[in-house]
Amino acid sequence: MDNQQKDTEIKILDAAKEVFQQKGMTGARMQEIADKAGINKSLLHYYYRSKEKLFEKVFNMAVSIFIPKMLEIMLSEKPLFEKLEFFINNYIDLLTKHPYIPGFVINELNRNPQFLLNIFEKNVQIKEKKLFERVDVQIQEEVKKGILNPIDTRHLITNVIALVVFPMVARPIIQGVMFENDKKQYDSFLKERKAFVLSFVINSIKV
Amino acid sequence: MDNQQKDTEIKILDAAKEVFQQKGMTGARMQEIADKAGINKSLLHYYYRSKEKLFEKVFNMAVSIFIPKMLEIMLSEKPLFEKLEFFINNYIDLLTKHPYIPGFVINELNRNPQFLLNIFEKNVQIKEKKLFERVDVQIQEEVKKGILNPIDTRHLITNVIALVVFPMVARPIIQGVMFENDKKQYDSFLKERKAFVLSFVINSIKV
DNA sequence: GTCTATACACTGATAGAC
DNA sequence: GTCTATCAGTGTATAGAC
Repeated sequence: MDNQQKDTEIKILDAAKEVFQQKGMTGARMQEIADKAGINKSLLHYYYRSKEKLFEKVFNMAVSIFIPKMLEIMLSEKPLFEKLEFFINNYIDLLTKHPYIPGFVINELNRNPQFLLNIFEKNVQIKEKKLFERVDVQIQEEVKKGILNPIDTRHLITNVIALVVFPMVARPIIQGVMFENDKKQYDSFLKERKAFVLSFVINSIKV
Repeated sequence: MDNQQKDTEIKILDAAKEVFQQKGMTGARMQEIADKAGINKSLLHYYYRSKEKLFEKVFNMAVSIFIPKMLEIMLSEKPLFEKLEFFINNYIDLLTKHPYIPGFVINELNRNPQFLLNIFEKNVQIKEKKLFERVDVQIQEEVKKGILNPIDTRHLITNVIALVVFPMVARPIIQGVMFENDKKQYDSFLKERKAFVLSFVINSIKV
């Protein structure tokens, strides 16, 4: 693979990422991706045989941005409160850097619920089959030690992810209704959330 | 407008709702909507001049399902904790009855951020211009009275909505990863959340 | 109000020259 | 590896008969 080829491939993926994330699989047009990449439509089919294959590649790249960090945090040996702080800080940063991805993923989730699950299971479950169980054990131990109030692990995990991800997904409406559509204000709102969400969660579960 | 006409219109809207909510504006096909309604493609254009207009109608109907209840709750004179309980219970019920709508709305939000805002402002802001301010005043009063810890109203509202809505939007992945894709288990998980989310929020903000 | 037939544009994809 | 030309299929939308 020479440099020329690599350049073209990168240009294609960059363009495809942009168009797919903004318009979804069905809304995206191969012509627009080609234009944005500065190449011909046919070349897209030369590198990726079909729109579907190109989309899968982009979708995989998007999802895999978020998985390694999650694994690292969940599998670490820190106490729960530190894990929470790490997770919340890192994911709000990550989401700020890639704001389109959650909407992109949820969009696709509607169209094809099984697709993401396959990716997820390939990347996560195989590497660490008992990911959920490990977190559950840790939490229930900390409950026994009297650090935490009794709590259902599934609800807790759901809550933390919801608090972190939802404000990105629903940004247009929250920003519009509560911040008079002021982008800067909403950006600092998101920054504040690092501390706010952490204390919100900890307040709720600590003894 | 005779009964025949009304029947057809309802059949069209039902079919359109189903297809648009599942496939989004760009993924939906007029042919599929016509088939599902048991009519001809041309008749769709007779009732609604274009796909875009039909979509707007369906989208408006979807959003307006959630607005009256929200207004009723937020404008009532109950103390905050009761408002929270009402909101959480009613919205989890409403979302269970209309599970596709949040994903549908968020999907469209990505495609056209301004569209939902216009609907929202027409329905909400005009009826009650200072909706947010009223809730804010109530919360800050209860803080002064010593019922609540000091808290930012915007973060609190965002959190409550996130905790209620996100598990519906991300259902396929949460159900897949944490519930082995068991639909029934996830349904009871959602029911549990009424009590869980309420105490999670109140624990976090009460003095 | 409902149908058939059809216009017209555009889409993803391929063939073939260089 | 990259382009031009082109295809077959499908999309929305309209015209016109009944």
